[in-house]
Amino acid sequence: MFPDEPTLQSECFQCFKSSDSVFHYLSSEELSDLLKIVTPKTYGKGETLYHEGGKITGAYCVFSGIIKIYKTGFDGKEQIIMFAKKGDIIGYRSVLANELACTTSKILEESKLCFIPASVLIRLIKQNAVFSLEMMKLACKELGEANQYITDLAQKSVKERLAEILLHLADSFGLDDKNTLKIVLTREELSNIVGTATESVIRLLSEFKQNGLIDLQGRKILLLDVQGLKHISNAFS
Amino acid sequence: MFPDEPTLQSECFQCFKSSDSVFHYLSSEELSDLLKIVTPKTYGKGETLYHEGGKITGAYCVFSGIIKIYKTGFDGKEQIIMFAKKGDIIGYRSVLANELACTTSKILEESKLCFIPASVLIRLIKQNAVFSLEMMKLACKELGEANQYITDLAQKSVKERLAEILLHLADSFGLDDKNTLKIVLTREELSNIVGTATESVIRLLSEFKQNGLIDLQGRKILLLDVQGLKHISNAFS
DNA sequence: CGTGGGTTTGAGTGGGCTCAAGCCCGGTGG
DNA sequence: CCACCGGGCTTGAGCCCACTCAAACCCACG
Repeated sequence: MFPDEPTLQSECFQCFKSSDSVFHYLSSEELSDLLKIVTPKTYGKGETLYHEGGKITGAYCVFSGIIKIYKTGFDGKEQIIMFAKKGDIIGYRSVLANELACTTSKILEESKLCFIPASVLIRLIKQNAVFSLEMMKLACKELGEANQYITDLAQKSVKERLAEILLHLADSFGLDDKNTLKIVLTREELSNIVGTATESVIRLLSEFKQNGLIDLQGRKILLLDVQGLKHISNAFS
Repeated sequence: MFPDEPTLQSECFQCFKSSDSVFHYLSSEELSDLLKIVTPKTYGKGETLYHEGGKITGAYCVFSGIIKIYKTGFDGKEQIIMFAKKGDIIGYRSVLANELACTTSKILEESKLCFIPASVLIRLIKQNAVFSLEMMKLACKELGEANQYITDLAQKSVKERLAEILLHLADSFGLDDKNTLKIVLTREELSNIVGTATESVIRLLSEFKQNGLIDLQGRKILLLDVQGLKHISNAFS
């Protein structure tokens, strides 16, 4: 009758139990309660989960795919705040701060997500101190990263920041066997992370290529000289 | 024998009970336990509470004064992340993320602070769900502000940011009866918030003065035209 | 008075932005 | 099958905001 239901359930279980999810700190009882509530749903590229300034009714747990989280500036330009991937939980900030969404989140690569209603998330935090501390750790780590990026934006040149972002993307999403960044972005998206104009990204990428630091194949970026990039990212011009 | 001890205790009580402190969410039992542990201490201008990269053994609750929280960039330039004042709690980020301090905190105006050991803070979070949620709210709000500032740094001009910062400082620290900013900063400190060179701040401040937006009396800044500043801060150069 | 930290002002430079044109490439319709 | 179209990418030219460097000033303090 429901041949795929068991599969879905086990998929969720996999997701929550995975060691890179905060939810693996839940008790097995809490976990099975949670499994009764949530259903994974697949979202296609370009779909929007929630809009900046909108009310937010819960958080999303990412089982697969990539989601782009960004703010829209005064002139309409996107500023990408982060990308979410497997194991991440998004939207929790607005739920816990009890504020409107401060970002928009859009699917970059087809994603499988579980929606977790705000009330459920808050109940879990209230009743499970370990889980609560882990959620707090998550928020605090994100805050530390944000502070770092504020400093970088204020003090580093565009070139330094671009090199840094490439390394950061390699860290988060990994490289394939040919050292190609697994996340694929348009030049404009790159510029919206770095906080610069699209043309500047293009010029700097080809400069990096000239200098043998990277190679470019369409949107694919190969990191050839990680040390060199590191050197550029920390330092002078 | 100890004529000032009761005073200190009641001072702490005042501090924790104050509605702008997270600690007023504690039960009276928890509160009295906490009062037994902590002692307020006065720090003079220029003293450092903790250093970026150092181990952090607890958080500080601010009873009075102003503390400057900053990161040090690659070339030694400060980037001011925030100022803490009465009711704020600082250092909790590193405690809860279980990381080394990501900022340095230095006293800007003589301050009275209570040190709260990490273990105590974590115990309170574990045992009091309401307090825990409030701490989480704090972190999440800070995160939202950080995201906003990332966007501003990436997209706004120095002039827009300076106007914004002046308004923000007025919001946080208030104005006296003559519309003078209650927080007093050097030009260099202002530049280390805005993320620019000291000379740029100086030039823009005198431009603002020319245009009747502000007045300057040494380090004192009078806000004459808040609407005008708002207009500048959101928009085009 | 001299010394030093902070402030101010000027001059010059360049990083990075804007504007504009052309290219590439995949998709769509005649 | 080709022509056309549109979105993204690339490159060039020019300009301006904001940085750097340097000199002078102010003033509190010893």
